[in-house]
Amino acid sequence: MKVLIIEDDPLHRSYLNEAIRAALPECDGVLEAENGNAGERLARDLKSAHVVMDLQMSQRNGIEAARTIWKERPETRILFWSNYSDEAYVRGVSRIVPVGAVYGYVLKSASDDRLKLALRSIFIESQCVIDREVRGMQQKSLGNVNGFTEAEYEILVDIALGLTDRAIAQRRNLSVRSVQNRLQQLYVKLGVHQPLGSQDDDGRFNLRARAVAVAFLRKLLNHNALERAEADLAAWLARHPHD
Amino acid sequence: MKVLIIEDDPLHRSYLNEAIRAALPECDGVLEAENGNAGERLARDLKSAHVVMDLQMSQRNGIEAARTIWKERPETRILFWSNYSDEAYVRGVSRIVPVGAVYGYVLKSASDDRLKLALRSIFIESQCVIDREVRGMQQKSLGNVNGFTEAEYEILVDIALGLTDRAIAQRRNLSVRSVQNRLQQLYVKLGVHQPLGSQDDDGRFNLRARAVAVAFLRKLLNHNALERAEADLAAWLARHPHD
DNA sequence: ATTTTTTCTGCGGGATCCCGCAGGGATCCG
DNA sequence: CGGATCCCTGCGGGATCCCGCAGAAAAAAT
Repeated sequence: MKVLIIEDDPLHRSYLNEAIRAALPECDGVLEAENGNAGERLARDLKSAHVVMDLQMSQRNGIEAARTIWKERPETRILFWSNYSDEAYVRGVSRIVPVGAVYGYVLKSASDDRLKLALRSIFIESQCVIDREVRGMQQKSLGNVNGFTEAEYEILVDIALGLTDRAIAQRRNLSVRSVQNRLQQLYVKLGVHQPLGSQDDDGRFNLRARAVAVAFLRKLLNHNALERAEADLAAWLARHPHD
Repeated sequence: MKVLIIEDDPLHRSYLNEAIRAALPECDGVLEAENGNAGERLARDLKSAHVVMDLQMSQRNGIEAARTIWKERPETRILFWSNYSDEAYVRGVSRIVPVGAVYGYVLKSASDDRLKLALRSIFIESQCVIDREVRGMQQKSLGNVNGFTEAEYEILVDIALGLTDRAIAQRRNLSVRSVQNRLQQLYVKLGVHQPLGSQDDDGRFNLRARAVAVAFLRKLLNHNALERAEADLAAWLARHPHD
């Protein structure tokens, strides 16, 4: 059994390496890659079925790497080892995990033991392990108690990218009015109130821009998610030259 | 001589600790704090004049901690040791460094030797050390070759927060039209083109929202900067109930 | 001091956004 | 089948945004 590490921080990389050797004595080889691209390549060449990776790396972020790895070999087991439990990350991961796949998500702030336990659970016992904190996010985002529908999240991303109502309508195959309906739902859920024709309330906020701001502040969005969305958008724009 | 470490990642903390002891044999004590709040308190209690800190910590971010530390004792020497060279961070730091203060900014990706050299330069030789990469950002941001004026950056932050033209005008003591002028400058510099009344060009982008998006993608803004700006905004809103 | 450059300001109009009102279609009950 | 609930859609209007035109004020250059 070989384990592939994909992590750009050398310190964390060597720490992981040690932890893996300690937790998995049956492991007979640990490989390291320092960014998503190299990681994908190694995973492909070596057909490694056990991966531990960081999200947010400079070259190619973890989610994209995981997606291509899983696309090529869905039975690969991946442990995500990340600094943050941003909803954007959690949602990004759970969006790409294949049905029935074994994976894990533990925070870097977790203890030594938790990490090692997770390693054994995933790679030996074939059991998913998701950090308590992360699971909290997951539930909040899937169940919609104070969470967001897929549709709402989608439109949030679209306005964060700077798209027009009309452009969103085209892209999502909706009428302009429907897009606006969804936007209003979003505004309500984000607690962004109307700056309408009245001086009793604020009138200080541009709802659209404000929504994006609070989404960022609440970590519904982050740089990584934006980058992915931007790439998707670019691809879509290429397919749809312009009306 | 005592050195204070403010860093939330235990791995990096202990690495720093070792590096400091190795690089500064004349140092007779290394203290550690795992977030900005604790760091400020320790700095105050111990009157420590030598600090190494991370930016982006969960409890209280590095820039705010540095600001209060420098406010209380401007001669304190601070080495910022950060993962990123985002323009938002660089600008944030250079905005708060007192005149004549000795400080440094090195990336975590730098080599062992570079870190140790920086430690000696700052704490012993009283010489500022800024990583090459970071200095690049600094010049790009201060000199305005493809860089942004203070005014432009300011208005960028304001729209990122979701403020209305009118609100920005009030806050910055300008007419609405002037705000719009600055916005147009900003759009040009960000390479955001007009979706004007024509179908020859895009018409797909809401300039205001798009500007924020590309600012994030280019790391002119980041979560940290937004949080600081939001706090400032809240304070201002409190002072100006509503017209 | 005069010219040049930059920035601020008002006016106006077209495009976009925000959203209440209302009808149509889909699904899920009883 | 009638009713309830949901989402999609068009219409319309007030508010906001984007920006060209152009004069006034301020700053910089000569």
